[in-house]
Amino acid sequence: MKNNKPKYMQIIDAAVVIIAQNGYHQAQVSKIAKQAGVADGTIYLYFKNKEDILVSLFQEKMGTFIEKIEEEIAGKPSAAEKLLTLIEKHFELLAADHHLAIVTQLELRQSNLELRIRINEVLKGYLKLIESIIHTGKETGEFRQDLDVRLARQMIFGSIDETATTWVMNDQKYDLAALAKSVHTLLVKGCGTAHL
Amino acid sequence: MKNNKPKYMQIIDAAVVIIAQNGYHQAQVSKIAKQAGVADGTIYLYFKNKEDILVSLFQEKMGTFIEKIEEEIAGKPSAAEKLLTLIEKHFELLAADHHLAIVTQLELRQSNLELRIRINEVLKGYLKLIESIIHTGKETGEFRQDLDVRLARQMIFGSIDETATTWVMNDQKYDLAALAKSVHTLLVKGCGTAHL
Amino acid sequence: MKNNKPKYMQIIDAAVVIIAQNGYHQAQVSKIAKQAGVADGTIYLYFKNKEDILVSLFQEKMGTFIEKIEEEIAGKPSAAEKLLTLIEKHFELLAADHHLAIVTQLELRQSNLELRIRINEVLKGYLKLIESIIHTGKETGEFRQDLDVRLARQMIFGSIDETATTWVMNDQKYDLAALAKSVHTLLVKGCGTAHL
Amino acid sequence: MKNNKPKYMQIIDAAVVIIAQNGYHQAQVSKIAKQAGVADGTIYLYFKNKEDILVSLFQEKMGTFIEKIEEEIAGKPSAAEKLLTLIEKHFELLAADHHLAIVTQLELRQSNLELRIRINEVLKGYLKLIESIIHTGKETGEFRQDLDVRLARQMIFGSIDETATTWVMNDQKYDLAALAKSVHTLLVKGCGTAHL
DNA sequence: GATGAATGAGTATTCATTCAT
DNA sequence: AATGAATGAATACTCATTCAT
Repeated sequence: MKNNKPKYMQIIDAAVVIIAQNGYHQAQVSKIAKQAGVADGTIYLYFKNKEDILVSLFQEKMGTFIEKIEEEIAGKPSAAEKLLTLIEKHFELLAADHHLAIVTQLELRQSNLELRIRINEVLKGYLKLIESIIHTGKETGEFRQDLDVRLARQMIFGSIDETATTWVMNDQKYDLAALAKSVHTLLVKGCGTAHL
Repeated sequence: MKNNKPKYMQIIDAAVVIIAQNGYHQAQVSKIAKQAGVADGTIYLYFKNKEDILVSLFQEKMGTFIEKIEEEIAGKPSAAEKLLTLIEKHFELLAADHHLAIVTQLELRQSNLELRIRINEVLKGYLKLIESIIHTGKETGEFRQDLDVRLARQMIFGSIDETATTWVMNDQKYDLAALAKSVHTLLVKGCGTAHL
Repeated sequence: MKNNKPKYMQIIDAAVVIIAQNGYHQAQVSKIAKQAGVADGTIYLYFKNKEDILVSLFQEKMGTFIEKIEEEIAGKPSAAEKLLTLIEKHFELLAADHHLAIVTQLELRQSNLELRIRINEVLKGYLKLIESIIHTGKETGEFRQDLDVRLARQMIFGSIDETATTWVMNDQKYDLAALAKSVHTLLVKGCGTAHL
Repeated sequence: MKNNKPKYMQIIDAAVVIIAQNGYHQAQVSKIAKQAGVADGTIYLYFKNKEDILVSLFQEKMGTFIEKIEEEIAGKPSAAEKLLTLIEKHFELLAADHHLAIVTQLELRQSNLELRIRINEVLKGYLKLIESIIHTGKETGEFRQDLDVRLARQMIFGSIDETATTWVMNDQKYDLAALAKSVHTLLVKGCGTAHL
């Protein structure tokens, strides 16, 4: 009967499920508490308020996300391979947790501006990772020397994110991970033919 | 289809101002009515409910948006030039209306899922436009024959959108339109060097 | 069916009844609204918040209270008669409204310090009235020349208030107004015999 | 009757400090426990519930209060001197403990009616003491024979209490004890001149 | 005796929408 | 057409008290 899982993660995992199932605006604290198997008041022993649950959720999940991708990337010799790995892992991790995919791609974006700014703080770690790959590519000569790093980063993140969001909005019907290679090719080569 | 009663656009324009100034969640119907110079109840003579104001807002503004871009594109001979024009116009139109930029890039995304799905319906016209350019490019040989049209469209839209959102979140400090050429080059050539 | 009584006073009167019947801490806004025959939200068209109902209640009732007493006192020639009239009216007005007596003598004193400070602001008008009678008495020679006005005021108000509170705590069992003369004699002559 | 366990008084003294510093409604059990240096649960080994802390606080402090005043009064030959001593001691004891003064004159009065009724039970001992002085005065001929004992008691207690409360609400800025003689004179002689 | 993590009941306030005028 | 007063559903958070250790 005893659940040794620390209540902190228990509540965060419950929040993911409840938000994915009910939507952001129908995810009441009492529902999350019930799903976590604790009393409403217990939530407030671990989180300052409701917003704190959501920011913590994003920090914990995104933190794990970035860590895993960093580990995988470290071993790859070229920027192209690093980028491919990043896209593959990103898609694989989303596909592996359908609830989390809904929460991060759709529901959490309904939060108010203040919360989204705090979420963006967490995202910065991921954007830095993308930028480091771009730098590597410019150093190895794989990428163009005149590449604007910020713009390239926006293209890479925007493309990955749009692809993932479209996939979630289509009810995760198709195999997201299978798209990684094509997205990678697009990002490296662009739409044009090589000789242009 | 467009409602020609003057109060209709009066209310939509008021909504843009109020949402940009107060944020999505602080944009009460009564505030919009006051800004539009009408009584609260009058709103409901022109719109079914609050959501209808927002969807109509997006339809009206995005409709104009697409029309203008379509006109400009029509005259361009190549897919590359069409794409460049689309990016340029997109950035120019956003830069020309600071309020609208805030509303479409930040505030309207906080709306609930149902509303966002209806907004996406409106967006489809724009996405079709992008896809038609991609088709053109494949036909003229400018773009790769094995290009996945949907993925290419997601890359193009995702990159443009991410670039615009980053610009708004940075308080529209720099010249967005000036980035059009670089974004275009990135989308056509990708990050890699030509010979790869 | 139409009730022409302005809702503002309707709500204040409802608050007096509900607080007297249920006690300060059991006087929920929804109960007051129901008693007043309006919707919960209507309360907030007339009052900023719950505290505002209570302060307004005290202002309205105490304002009437002070006005009535001032009118009666104005015609009295001597300080002694003015004081007697003040005590009589004070006791009569409390005895005339059992609900109000409970609310002002018992329930409103449970409010938090901030509210009580605002209530004290209203009370100041009454205390000024008492002080003006004391000044009159010193001028006419009825009262001792070395009388400390503030202390005398504290004795007069303290005695009246303590007498009223004791009466309410004894469930208003006896005739409060009948005590006015004795209280007046006590305040003018003190406990001691005249020759001391 | 007094609980001799050291933690009992430790908790009561902590309650006085916490209530004086934070106000009645911000004096949570957990704050009192922390100030007393015990765990929250330990409170409930010494007190039945929170109300019991407050009633016990009043009993302990008021008990000491009454005892000290009784001792001092016993030696005085006349009712006038007894009354003067009572007022002096009352004011001196309040002035000696600023925290206690705030708690008894302001904060404890915000408690709910039930608690205040229990506090009044404790107060009865003090009121009896005042009545015994009045009886003495009537017997010795110092006080008027037609004095209504209850009314005289209400005047005496009301005046002392109002004077003390006003002093606390003025942040204990002036010397309360210095007012004892004047208050005493007022109570014995009243406001009027001797020959009236 | 002592601890402190866990409990769960209870309520003021906002705002989209209506409808009598 | 236009008004705007009235409606009423819906929800995060606190804190006194308990009880397993």
